[in-house]
Amino acid sequence: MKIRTRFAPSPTGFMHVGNLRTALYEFLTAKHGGGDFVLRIEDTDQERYVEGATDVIYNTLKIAGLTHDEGPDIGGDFGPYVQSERVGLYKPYAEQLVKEGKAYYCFCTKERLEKLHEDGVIGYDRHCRDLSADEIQKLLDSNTPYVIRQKLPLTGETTYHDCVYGDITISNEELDDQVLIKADSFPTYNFANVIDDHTMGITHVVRGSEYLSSTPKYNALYDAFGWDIPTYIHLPLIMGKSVDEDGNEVISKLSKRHGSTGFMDLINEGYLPEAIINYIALLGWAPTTNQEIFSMEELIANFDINGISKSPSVFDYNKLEWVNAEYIKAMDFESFTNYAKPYYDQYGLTEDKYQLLSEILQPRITRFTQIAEKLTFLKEFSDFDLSLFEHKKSKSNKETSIAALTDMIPALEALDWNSEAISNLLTGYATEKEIKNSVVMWPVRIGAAGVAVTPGGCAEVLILLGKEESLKRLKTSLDRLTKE
RNA sequence: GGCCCGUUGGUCAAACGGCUAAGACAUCACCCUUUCACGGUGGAGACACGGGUUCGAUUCCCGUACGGGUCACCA
Repeated sequence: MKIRTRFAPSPTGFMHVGNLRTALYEFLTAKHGGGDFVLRIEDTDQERYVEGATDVIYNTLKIAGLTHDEGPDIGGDFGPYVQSERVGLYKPYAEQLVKEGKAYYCFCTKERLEKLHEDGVIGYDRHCRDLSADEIQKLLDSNTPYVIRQKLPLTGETTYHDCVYGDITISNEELDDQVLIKADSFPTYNFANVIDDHTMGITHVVRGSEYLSSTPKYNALYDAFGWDIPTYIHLPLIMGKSVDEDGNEVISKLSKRHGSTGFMDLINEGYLPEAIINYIALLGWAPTTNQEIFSMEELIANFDINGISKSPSVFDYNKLEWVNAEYIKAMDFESFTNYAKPYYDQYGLTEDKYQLLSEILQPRITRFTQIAEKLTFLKEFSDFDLSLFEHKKSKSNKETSIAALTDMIPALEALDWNSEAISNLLTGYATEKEIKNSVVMWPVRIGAAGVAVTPGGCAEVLILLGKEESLKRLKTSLDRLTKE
């Protein structure tokens, strides 16, 4: 049988990485087996409706590379794929169960249920479970509002199988007579979910482990209708690390207080979609080899339910950062430059410098957004601390710097401005004076950049600044050094 | 609180009764080097605890502790 999985988000306008990972595993489960991945929008809660929220879902899936085979936007044989367009579909199923004696009308008011809870009753007391036909008819005739509840077994126990967690058994006494149809005649989420999954032919239900304890209720519905129970794949949760008021580190379910946990947030911070997907694929799943970098094709080929872990995992920005850097380093010149171009433009850098820029930046950044900070020295040149000229490892101090700058400025001035010429001049000078290269490289780089850390070495810095600006800065620096 | 699930280094994790318990990120040291990166080499660092079962337990069973989830006319 062809595998069919589904991603069924509520349109909240925000795609959490936890949801995205669920979608990814659903996608991979289907694709690994050559199956279909279905998108269904669960928007039965009108109160929570957010404008444009479904577009966020489409965009996220598109950027993430999780292309669905059926969905509201592209159609399919099992539509409609938006729950609000299916509302009329659910109640007949519930009525059918009532007729068969597997469900019943419940006329209890919310007030009565609240009172029950106040009195310490857990769940529903099944007050309406055994009303007589007369009583029911009377209440119906008087238009008393009602919900439809399913009759669940009072004794015994239920066992089901999950591909990740194994066999799970629970006592039937734990099961409440669940509401199927609400007083407003809308289906409850659980009910709609089962009806939709079945009528859409979903074979593998992949979802977060928070559904582990309600799964027996879902199964009770499949059983009541005589439908096949789908294969269950429950996923461990993703956790975040944060610090509480007392300064203690706490680990809890990933949420906004852990920083950027929305897919789009991460994109805006400069993480590549492929890197995010790659990273979260490895959060809760491990391949059989030590491979860490996976393309989507490789994920599809290697994904295996057996590799899914049971225990929750902590979202680690460090590792995401590393994965992102791996993707950046693997880019060819063209694509790297494409991503970097907006930042180059920001600094007024012309195309003739792209080659050099990309070369020196590519191994140095872990996110594209870092380019700006790496290049600030091009725009800013202030009265930096002259102690920067002192550097033991480069055997440099203010005296050696004055000497080097004094000799090098006029020599540079006479130079044809290219990387090779600059390097030759500086190393040649070092050889001639029998000093280490760094004794001349260090002061020239510092004198021109005005900061200790620069992307690239002395020659690169000078090229990026250009001849005029470089010499201007070097003279200023020498001036300040000698005056001191 | 009841029920369910989980527990290998700081983090992600491999191992599905038999080893000196992989690997990756982070961290530290050294090398490379024209600063910083990149790259290379190496170091430190883990089976929550207590009972069983077994010739032998990280692995199986039972408790304890800790963590998480769930108990709606919400999704």
